[in-house]
Amino acid sequence: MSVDSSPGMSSATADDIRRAALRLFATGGYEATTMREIAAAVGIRAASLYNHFGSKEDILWDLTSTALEDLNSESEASMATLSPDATPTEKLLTFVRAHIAYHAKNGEQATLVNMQMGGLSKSHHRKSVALRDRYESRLRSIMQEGVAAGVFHVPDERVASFAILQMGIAVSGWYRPEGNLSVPQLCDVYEILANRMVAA
Amino acid sequence: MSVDSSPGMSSATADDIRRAALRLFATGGYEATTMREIAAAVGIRAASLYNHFGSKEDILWDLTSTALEDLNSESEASMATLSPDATPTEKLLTFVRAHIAYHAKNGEQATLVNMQMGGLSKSHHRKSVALRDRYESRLRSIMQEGVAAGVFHVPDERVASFAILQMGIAVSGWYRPEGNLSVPQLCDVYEILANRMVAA
DNA sequence: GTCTATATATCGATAGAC
DNA sequence: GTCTATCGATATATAGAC
Repeated sequence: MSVDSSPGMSSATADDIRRAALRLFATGGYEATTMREIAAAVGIRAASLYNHFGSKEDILWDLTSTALEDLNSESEASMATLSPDATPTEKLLTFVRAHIAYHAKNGEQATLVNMQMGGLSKSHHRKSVALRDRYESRLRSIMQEGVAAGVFHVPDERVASFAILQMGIAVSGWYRPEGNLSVPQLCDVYEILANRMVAA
Repeated sequence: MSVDSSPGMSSATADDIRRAALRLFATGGYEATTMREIAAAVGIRAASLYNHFGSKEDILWDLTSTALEDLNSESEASMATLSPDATPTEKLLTFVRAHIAYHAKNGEQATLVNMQMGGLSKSHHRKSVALRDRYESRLRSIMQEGVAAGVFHVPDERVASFAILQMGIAVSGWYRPEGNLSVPQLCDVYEILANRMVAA
């Protein structure tokens, strides 16, 4: 079978399909996007898409799993640069920088994950939720550690974590690289906001 | 014509349809929801829906416009309780309380507005964006006033406004009244977070 | 690996009886 | 105002020639 729907390996056309589908899914929604539209954006016919992906849902799953794995691996790579005795504040700000940078640089992927996961099969949906939970729990742990150490003072750990996560996720909806804020500058802004939120 | 799609007046069945459609649109998405599903949830056949609404998009528009008008009117009503010489901080915290309360109490409506506006016709979409912009600009004005008065110190007015808005919108995605936080308690939490975000 | 042609299903919406 | 029956369009997906 030549349906290389497994994330990781990719022919040239499969990547073209990924790019086109990602844009269409993120802007118009998964259900509202047709295989004919994806094919037209790539310059082939709808039937030819099935040489590269087994189904429309396979494309969505490919894009979603890749996005979530990228998010997790970039976050973990950032955290790995910290020394073992880093303070909760250092951990929080490092997490936030990676969080903001990802959502600024990968707006379409983030939009897909945040709005189109409902199109996944039940099995793929479960796996996606697990990947997302793994990501979010990392911030929760940092928050709990900071509160336990007495350096964070938040009215509610869970709510504060959600608030920090979500204000970053929203970046994917409006940030444009052509604007007057570079990604590092944007990270600086959110570092300040997050730091204030946990410090009395 | 008996298609009472105009928000405001309503027969018993039309409200049943609104409730069912809101739930289905918010949980499964507008495009993925069929007229037959809505009808089944109400206990009638799909064809009978057209005695109450002219089209599927009419239902979405009814729900969306009502949600956005409720959001605006509740926000404006809250702001109207302030004295004319209220400080920027008082204005901000009042806005945030109404913002959080709405998104905690109207999770499905907020989810609809935030994720399903793409299903609207171009004309209805424009009107919805205008209503949403009117709401968001109110916070922007408060933010600018506080910065101009020297009581708010934010690295970026626009980013800070988005961050406050979005951390509140996210409440609609996870808050459940059965949980261990009442709406007033939740508002207290976000009041603190918002206040910290603007104060150095 | 792309194409044309088509199978099969389901969609939103309408017609007309009751 | 609900129903059954159905239209016309379009969706995903497949078959098979090239």
